[in-house]
Amino acid sequence: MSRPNLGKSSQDDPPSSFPVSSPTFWAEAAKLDIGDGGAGHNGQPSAKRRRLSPPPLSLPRSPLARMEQLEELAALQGPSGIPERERSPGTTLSYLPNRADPFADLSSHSYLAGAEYAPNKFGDIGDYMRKKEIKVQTQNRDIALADPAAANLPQIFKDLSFYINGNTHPPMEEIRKMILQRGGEVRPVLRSKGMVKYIIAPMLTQMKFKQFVNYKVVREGWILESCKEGKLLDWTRWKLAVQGGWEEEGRKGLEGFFKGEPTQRAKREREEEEEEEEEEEVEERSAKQVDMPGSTKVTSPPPAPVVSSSTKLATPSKLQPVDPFASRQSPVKPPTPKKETPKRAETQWEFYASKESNEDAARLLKDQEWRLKNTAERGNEGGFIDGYYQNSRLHHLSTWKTELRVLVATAQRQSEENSLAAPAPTTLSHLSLSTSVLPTRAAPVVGTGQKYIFHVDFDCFFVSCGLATRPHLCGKPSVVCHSTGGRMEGSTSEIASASYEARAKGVKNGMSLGRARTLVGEDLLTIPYEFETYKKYSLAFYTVLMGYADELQAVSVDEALIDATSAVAAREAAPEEADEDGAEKRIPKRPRDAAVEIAQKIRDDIRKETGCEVSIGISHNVFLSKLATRRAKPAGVYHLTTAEIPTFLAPLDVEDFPSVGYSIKSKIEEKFGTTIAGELMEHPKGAFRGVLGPKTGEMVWGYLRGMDDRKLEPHKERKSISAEMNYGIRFRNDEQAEICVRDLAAEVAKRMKQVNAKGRLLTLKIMKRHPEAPIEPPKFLGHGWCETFNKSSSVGTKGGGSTDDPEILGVEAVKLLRTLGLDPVELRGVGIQMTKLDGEKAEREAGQGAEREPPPISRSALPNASAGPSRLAPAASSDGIDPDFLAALPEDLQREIRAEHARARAAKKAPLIPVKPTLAPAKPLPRAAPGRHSAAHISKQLRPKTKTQMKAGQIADLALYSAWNKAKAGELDPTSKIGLYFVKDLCELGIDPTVFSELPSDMQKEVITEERRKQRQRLALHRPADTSRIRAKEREADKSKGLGLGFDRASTSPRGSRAGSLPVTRPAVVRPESRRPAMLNATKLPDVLDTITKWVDSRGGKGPAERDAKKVEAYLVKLMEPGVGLGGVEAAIECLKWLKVILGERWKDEADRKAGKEWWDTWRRFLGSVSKRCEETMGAPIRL
DNA sequence: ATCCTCCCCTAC
DNA sequence: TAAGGTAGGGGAGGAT
Ligand SMILES: Nc1ccn([C@H]2C[C@H](O)[C@@H](COP(=O)(O)OP(=O)(O)OP(=O)(O)O)O2)c(=O)n1
Ligand SMILES: [Mg+2]
Repeated sequence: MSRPNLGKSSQDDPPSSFPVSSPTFWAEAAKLDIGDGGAGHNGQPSAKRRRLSPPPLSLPRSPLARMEQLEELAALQGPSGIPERERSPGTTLSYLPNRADPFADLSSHSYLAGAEYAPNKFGDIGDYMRKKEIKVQTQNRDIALADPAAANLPQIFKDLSFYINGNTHPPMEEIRKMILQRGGEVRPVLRSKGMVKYIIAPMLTQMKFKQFVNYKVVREGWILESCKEGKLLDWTRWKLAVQGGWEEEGRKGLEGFFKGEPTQRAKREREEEEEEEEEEEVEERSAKQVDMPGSTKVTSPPPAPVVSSSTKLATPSKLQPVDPFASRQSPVKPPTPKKETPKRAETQWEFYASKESNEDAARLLKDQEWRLKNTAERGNEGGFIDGYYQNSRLHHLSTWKTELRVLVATAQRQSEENSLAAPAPTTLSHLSLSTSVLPTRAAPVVGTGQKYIFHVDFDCFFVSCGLATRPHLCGKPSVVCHSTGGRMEGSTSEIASASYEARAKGVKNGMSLGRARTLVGEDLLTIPYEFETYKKYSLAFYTVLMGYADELQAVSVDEALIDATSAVAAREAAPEEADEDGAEKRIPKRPRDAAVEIAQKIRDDIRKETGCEVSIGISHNVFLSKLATRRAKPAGVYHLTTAEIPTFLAPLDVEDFPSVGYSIKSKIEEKFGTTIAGELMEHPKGAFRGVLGPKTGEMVWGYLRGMDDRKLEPHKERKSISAEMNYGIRFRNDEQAEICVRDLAAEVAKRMKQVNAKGRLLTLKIMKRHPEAPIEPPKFLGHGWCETFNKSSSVGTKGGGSTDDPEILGVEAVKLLRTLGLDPVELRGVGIQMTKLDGEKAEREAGQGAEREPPPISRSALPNASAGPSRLAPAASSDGIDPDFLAALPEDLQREIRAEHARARAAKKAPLIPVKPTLAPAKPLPRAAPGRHSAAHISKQLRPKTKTQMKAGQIADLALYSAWNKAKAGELDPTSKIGLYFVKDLCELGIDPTVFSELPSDMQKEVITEERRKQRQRLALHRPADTSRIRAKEREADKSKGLGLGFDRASTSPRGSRAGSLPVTRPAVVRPESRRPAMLNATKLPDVLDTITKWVDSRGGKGPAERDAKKVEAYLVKLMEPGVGLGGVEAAIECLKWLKVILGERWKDEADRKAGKEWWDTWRRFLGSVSKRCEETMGAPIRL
């Protein structure tokens, strides 16, 4: 109600006064889009939950598919199938050791990675018994089990009963499958009373030994080899011997396990019943041999296992002083070493035979040269660490997420500031509203009270980005990964993203390329990573979303949640555009769904900006929206309404729920006997809390009912900063390990400095090869099956202060490493995490002021605090960075950039671009008056830099983009060359060298040509050539194009469009109840320009109404306020330029008429006011 | 109860 | 050959 108003503008809103930027503009704009550009695609906005296309493939995860697979399996298994009671009928086939089974698992901290690490990408596996881990591959379980090819397998295990225990390799699930497929039976629980069966286990501890004494305990190798040979081999060759109490290795070995067991058991009488039931059932089976001597002393046929009964962390580095990289035999090596030819059902052999060390890797590792280049043995000396992170997709995903959260927070804050502290921008949009509403982010719903949460997610993001420049690959199965997999037979390169065509054949994100090849064949195409592209598209994506969001939460680089309640409400309030495309036979359509219409509009916008498809799930809370997205994919929208929630959820498996993974699913299954949502409804909340803990229990219970009260979370301060490397870690001695740890500490220190944080607690995380794991894991240079060790210690300055000193961190980390006393040869991963951060206020801001109000404060804290022009001189900042430019950036980035420069200076590198005054601006515009930093100059720094950026839409122009892309160029030596071009020249053309360097050479050439052309164009007094065309363009792009900051009009309109000569003539009726999304302020410029256009057009042949002119003038002047930041100046200039264009078009020869003169007078008045204000606040007049 | 420490788990 | 990172929620169990 009490929205701060601009100046004296009136509250009332006479019809004559142009309703500047009312929410209905959205509707208007939308109408245009649909009728105009939107005609291209078969956009049929209404009809909620209508997908544009039916699911092209049955997703393995869909309940339906699962059911079918189950049925197949049941048929396949025949009589020897799993006993009925083991799971309630129709549920998943998960085979997990029963929690009630005291011997279920013993592994302490083992970190198991499946064979090629693919079988279970180490994330699918989880802890089963409390802190223990039983890693089981479940990802492809259903599919694999349902494999019809298995029908022909020899039934070598017929009538035999097995129990699988511990962390087997391959995973329990794989072994189980092999047994089941060959007629055997696998028991989920070990019966204490005399059932005869074999126990398959990788190792035997003292404790286990006692319990297993009456069974035949055999290594996995027996099963593997028997399967391979197609006959039952003599089990004694794989008889398992006792290994000492390795359980002591972990922090909490068996103790915790055994201690907790009875309790758990007591809790669940029901389970006990089940067990007994099962016992009976099992009894009848083979009742024969029950020998299995007590003293199993490894009879081992194959190479006697080297099984070092490593009670502790033995330090056998001395044990093999010779060639640590010689491929040692695995403890139990199947006699048949060769083989790996994957075929059909046996495809799994590819990773079944994983007890063997990866000979390829082992061979390569013997080569000193090769090791230097491909492992971390020299730390970062050879650039390994840097190169690693540069190429790590997961590293990038993580980094981007953090960065995006900061950016979103900044945008939110600016939006609020604009709305409150600096009322101008919002005034423009709200003044005309008689009942203006404070843009509180709480977004009080006006209309129905219904909240609309949109979950927006790119379809196969990396692939989609890659296809942008490879249209010829569209429609084909393709994946993004490092390897081209050209000749390599079984590449272990991981697939980051698979196209939907590839998914149709079973390929999944995270799968190895080799495996994908077996699924798809030669047709599978690989696309290289393009990290810059992803970032760019992501920014375009976020920028579009901001235009619709009351709230925005960054989920990942390709995914976000928005509260679009206001946008939907506005749409509902302006339904008339339904008649746009008359051709549409939308007569019988259901009542239109404004949410879906908005979603389609968002999809259109994003498609325009990026050429990529996104899918959108809509519902009233986060949980449901995410689920809806799954239904929406690919390339669709799904609105999950309240009425259909029960139906929608009932058939789902809890594992389908976001934030419910393997571990939670397992606990639920164990407790309730099912994981199907519908079947779990009957259980009380308390039961869930009991099994899962209070929070998690409550959460799951709520999810089952579609309840989720989480809010879109704002960015919070970081609580930890870490870096780890669990790839390519192969040391030969302590020194190498220590160097690596030290360098990793430096990496962490660097990351801390980047955000100006310091920490007090350092935690070292080490992964060490599990004693039972092969020396070289199947995954090339991967970490394989490991145990992990954490150790932390306080660091910091004497007084207990926090630190970010690489030396201190390095020394401390190395100290911790030594404390652990691990064999360096066995290390497979290292990580360093800093917590107890202070960073924020304290010392951190010492030299640059507090964080609250970045722009003004940082400015005043700079050397030239006075408001004079000198402050804006290029070299004014000690950093060589224009203070205003800096000030306009998010504070974190300000810090980051400063830190970057400080670091670089310290390193005494070649002059950094930003440091060198002549090169300081990314775009040293020739026409910028030398010696004085005009606003125009500032603008230049924010100009688009490359053609490819333009491709992603003008979004690239946003200050935020520059910010995100930050000082990268600053690290380049201006005299260095990229391809055929000097970095310096690139900068003069406004091309970001970093981006440029990643382009293929032919595209580089193209970019250069284009930019040179544009530069010439700029030099030649720029004047809009074809304004009408441009205007049409602008309108077409509308808010989607959250930019418009570019000077170069021509470049603003990437593609042609019909001459949209007809501007919207009549401002839509203002509806008091509709609101404009609060966040729109962050990307308001296009709307403002649009508004201005409408303003002019709306007057018909008349001159401007003074009331409106005043509003606009005040708005423009307000934009110059320091608090608004650089974007304000930029925006004001754009507005003036735009108005000039409009007037030029409409009132060509000015004094043509009285009205024309009035308009031009008004324009000059605006210019004068703005320029004056600019001079006052920025120290220089503006130039157009 | 509530906090703290040390993990596990989840997601992309 | 390949680049299996990382932040943050929260549970378990001990200290207060
Ligand atoms: N194991 C994974 C999963 C994802 N990603 C990257 C590549 C993906 O393109 C991007 C987004 O992940 P999504 O889960 O959204 O998957 P996609 O976008 O590829 O497919 P879709 O969203 O259509 O299911 O993250 C990755 O590198 N490794
Ligand atoms: Mg996606």
